[in-house]
Amino acid sequence: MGHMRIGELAERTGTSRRLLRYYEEQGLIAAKRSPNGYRDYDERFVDRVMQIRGLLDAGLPTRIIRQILPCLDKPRVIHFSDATPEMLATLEHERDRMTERIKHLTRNRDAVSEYLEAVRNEDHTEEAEEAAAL
DNA sequence: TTTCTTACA
DNA sequence: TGTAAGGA
Repeated sequence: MGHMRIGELAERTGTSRRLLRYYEEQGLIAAKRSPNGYRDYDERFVDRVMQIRGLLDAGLPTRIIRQILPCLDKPRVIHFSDATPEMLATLEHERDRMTERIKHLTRNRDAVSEYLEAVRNEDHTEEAEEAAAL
């Protein structure tokens, strides 16, 4: 128990089988193989895939994700060895881009909230409806 | 039935 | 990314 094939991982992560195979092709995940050739994933992959989706959703290119994935792994044993100045610069840039997106998201969320607020406060009395109809 | 790879839309 | 083909 504790292992699953691509179909179950797909369901549990809300990702298509096609995409899971693509992530593997891009070096984002490395699944073991069963004797029959089927991919064999353990529980850890559920979280791993969700993490990848989050990074992708944040706009990070797979190339960058591949680099920092080992740092996101469970035992916080970061491989400082491969932390090149180039990579650090790239990550700082990505972090700043995320900060910008957060600002925009916050602004838009507030705009939606205001709209919702306006709708809630609408006057639904008969007099108001008649006035609006005119 | 499910998965696999390769390839095309 | 989805889908089809052709196998296992």
